[in-house]
Amino acid sequence: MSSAAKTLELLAHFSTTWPEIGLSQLCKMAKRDKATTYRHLQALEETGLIEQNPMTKRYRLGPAILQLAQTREATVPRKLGVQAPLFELANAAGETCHVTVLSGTTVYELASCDSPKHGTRAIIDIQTFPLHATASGLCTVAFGPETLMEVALSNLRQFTATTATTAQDLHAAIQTIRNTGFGRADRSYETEVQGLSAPIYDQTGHLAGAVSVASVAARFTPELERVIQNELMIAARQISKNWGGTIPAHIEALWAKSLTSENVLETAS
Amino acid sequence: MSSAAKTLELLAHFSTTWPEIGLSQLCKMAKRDKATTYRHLQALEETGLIEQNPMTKRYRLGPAILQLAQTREATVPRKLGVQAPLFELANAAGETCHVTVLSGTTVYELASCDSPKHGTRAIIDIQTFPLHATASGLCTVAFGPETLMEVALSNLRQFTATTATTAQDLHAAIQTIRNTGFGRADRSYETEVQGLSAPIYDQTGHLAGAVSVASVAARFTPELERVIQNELMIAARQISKNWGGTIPAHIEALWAKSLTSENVLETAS
DNA sequence: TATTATCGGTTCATATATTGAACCACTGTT
DNA sequence: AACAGTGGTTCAATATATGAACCGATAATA
Repeated sequence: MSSAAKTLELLAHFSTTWPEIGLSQLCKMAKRDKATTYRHLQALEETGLIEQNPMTKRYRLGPAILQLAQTREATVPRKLGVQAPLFELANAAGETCHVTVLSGTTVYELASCDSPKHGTRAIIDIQTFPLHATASGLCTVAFGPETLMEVALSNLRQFTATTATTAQDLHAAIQTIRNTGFGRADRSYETEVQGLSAPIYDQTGHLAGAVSVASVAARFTPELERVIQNELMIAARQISKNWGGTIPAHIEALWAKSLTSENVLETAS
Repeated sequence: MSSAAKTLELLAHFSTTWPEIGLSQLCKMAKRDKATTYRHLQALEETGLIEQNPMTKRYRLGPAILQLAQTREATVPRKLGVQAPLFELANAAGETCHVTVLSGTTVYELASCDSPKHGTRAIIDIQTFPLHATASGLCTVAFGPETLMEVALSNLRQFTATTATTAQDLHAAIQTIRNTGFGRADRSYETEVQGLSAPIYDQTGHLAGAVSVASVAARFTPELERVIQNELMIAARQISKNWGGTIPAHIEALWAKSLTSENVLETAS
């Protein structure tokens, strides 16, 4: 691994729950040497990506980040056009919602929105979503570039009892998603969370991300699932439109079929 | 220079005016080898700091930037509490305004605001402000940490006929600022721009940044200068308050004296 | 249609920059 | 006063970065 990559990895340790990190602490987290970590931090500081809190001597993210973010959003306006549909979705579904974007072979969280409906909420405090264990990740693998499957297979870490840990399991899960048009994760990342997800497209015509609902598993019912799927379709269409794309016909067809067959199922049961 | 630092420097080449850069182009800009640059770009891409536009094969800033920015603003809320005073300032002064922050020994732009009053506006399209040539930079050197003077002296690049290019010139400019409490740059960065600036403080009690007005030099008059200085004081006080700090008494004293003596001058002339 | 000039990406011998155990100075605690 | 934490520094050992030359593809030029 290049020293540049090691340096950049340090940035990922800063989060809203861990906003300031001291040198020694960061060494433990990153499992790296102190001298090395110190030099890496200096490189990051020179560029303004981090800065040292003059009071605590601990390190935190720096002001250069904000400029880069401004440029990024001016270049590829993603957050713009996500807020409104996401808010609608959170209210309609009554659950916590996320939008994720695919960059390379990684699924990043772009935005999230809580619903005030219930006291208990699903809180997902991660920055990159595992491809094989989350609804967003699985949805992205199912409808994104072919190579993602290999990447997903190369890291089948087990999070819960229902996490897909074999190639068979994963292929089965993906196949279901390709048949229904909705990403789905049944407590496979956190034991109390049931995820549902729909793909988002941009002007390239390729999958650009996913919009997801993380339900508290205890209150997940077939009726709620239908409501959520309906709202996910609306949100996915709107966000795709705002990103300059449209939902491909074959996905729309899957959704139409999926909802009909569930109607049948529901009626039958 | 460490390879990590070289890698990070590549990020600075992306801006709203240059949002997407190809490999060869970036090599020219950064004056570096193609193979090296390519590897550096790959390291940045692995971390999500940049991504490759699948259509053009060119590189652009990536989605990880947005998360980091969210964390940064949650950690150190700087943009929050700048917008309103900056907007007020731009309207009152009728000129383009900026807020800059000091991080380490570098002055970064945090936010800017145009006034719709005039058709011609000062447009400063840079991300880091030269310490010796801009009102923000000079103001930061004058009231920031002592070490900044050395850094400023080590890079006295000439931008215009009035740029301070000798230690003497710079010391004189800084001395004036320390006497008046206002940063000042008389066409020393761009020939048509006259800069005025006031320091901002945060909860540490040290200088945290500066707020500046970039006037079109042709319409700069002593009367306008007084108006702007007045508005700068208001903005600097408000932003300092929003950042958890206050303007130190000795700065307030300078401002009081400065405005009085200018009154005299104005009356005399 | 052949030629040339780009582009993004890759190779491999060379040589330079990275690494980490041990160390220092300082601060607050026991 | 001994100890356990910090953040920061040193230097020999060595793992890593480097860049000229190369490749295949695309696009403009003659």
